[in-house]
Amino acid sequence: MGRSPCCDKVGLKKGPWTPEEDQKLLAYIEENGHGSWRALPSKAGLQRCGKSCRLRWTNYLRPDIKRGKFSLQEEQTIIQLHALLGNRWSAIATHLPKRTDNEIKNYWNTHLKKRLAKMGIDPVTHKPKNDALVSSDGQSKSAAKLSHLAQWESARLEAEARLARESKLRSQSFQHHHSSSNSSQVYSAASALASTSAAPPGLVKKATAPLPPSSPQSLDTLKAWTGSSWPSTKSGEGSGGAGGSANGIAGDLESPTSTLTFSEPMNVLCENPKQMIEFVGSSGSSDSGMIKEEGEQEWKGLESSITLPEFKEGMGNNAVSFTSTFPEMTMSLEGPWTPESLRASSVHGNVENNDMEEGFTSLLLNSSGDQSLSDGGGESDKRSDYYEDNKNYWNSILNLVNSSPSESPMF
DNA sequence: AAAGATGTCAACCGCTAGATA
DNA sequence: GTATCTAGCGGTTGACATCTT
Repeated sequence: MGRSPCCDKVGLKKGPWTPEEDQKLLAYIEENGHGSWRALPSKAGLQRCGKSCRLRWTNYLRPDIKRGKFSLQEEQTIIQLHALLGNRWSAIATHLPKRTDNEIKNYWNTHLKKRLAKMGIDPVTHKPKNDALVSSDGQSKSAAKLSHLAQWESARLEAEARLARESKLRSQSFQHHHSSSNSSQVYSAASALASTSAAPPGLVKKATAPLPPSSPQSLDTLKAWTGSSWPSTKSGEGSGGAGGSANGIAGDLESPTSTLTFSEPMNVLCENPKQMIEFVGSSGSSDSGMIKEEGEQEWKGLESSITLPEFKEGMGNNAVSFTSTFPEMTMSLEGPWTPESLRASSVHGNVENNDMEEGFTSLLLNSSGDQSLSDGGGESDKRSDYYEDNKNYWNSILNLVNSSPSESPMF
């Protein structure tokens, strides 16, 4: 496009910010807001480019930033979300209130990534590096499917996030135009998924027209997706890369972060859609999409039913009714989503939380070194331990995602 | 105590998407 | 339809701090 970088202008300062500069920027924004970043430096009397100012503000000066050591909870969240979302730091950051994407990225690169690598776990795939060794027994396939399910959750998560944003915007414009309206509408996450699939990315920024309350078509789409040949995805695509991925599922029906790879083509695996994931939904009042996994030997006894959140919008308050059912796990949450309530539901709820807490991630977090995969027991024990842990790991991730705050700074 | 190695993290760079003229 | 502007994202760099020898 032939645009010169904004910092190319001579006379603009680079490098570390001085306290004086911070003070100027802070004072200006507190008084005037940031408005246009490009125009800000001259108005604020700073010899910096707008981009530099924006970065300084968002990563350091913003008042709602928490600095300092990451808590165990935060570490766990990062690892789990990274397993789901890859290097999409801004998306991960939306689940860690008061942490910036830059900070999370740095923490991942300097701490967590190394810890995983040290344990022989590939920080990109979150699988042991010798995973190929066990591919013949079918267990890795199970893990991969589990992974894919989680990636589906990633898509849902994004749809959910978009929906929350839309919801907020709608409620704002609603308040604008109908200052006292108590109408409420119920939207299914599945219809959100479909709407985001149909709409160009970023449309939500200016979403003014209300979506239809339900979209049976969306469920057809989902069924079509699961039933027809799955678009194959390049392996490693989920690990980020410059740009592009940030917009996730919008625009088409491609699984945004899927790195699922089998030796068989996906359309073979999908011959019987029921063996994969079946989306059952109704266009009735509940309007919930349901993910069901059947016919999995390794999942014996595991009837997983994730009831996607129903977004009940009304009175400008994002009231959400939410249920999720895992084996030995039921959780429900009614009312506005707040970090506290989510945490409470995640930790206290009706969840048999021990399994979650003792999952793979906890192994990482509690690991004092290299013992987890190298100590004691034979190879097969280690493998079965891994898959047991891995199951918990992904369950834990799903749990986390299901309790993900839609009310994050980003929205 | 000094030198080199390693770790940390703020800031920069380049790219992209969306908006606008 | 094209060019440009703007904001945001993820990868990378480099200065500084800390650790090790």
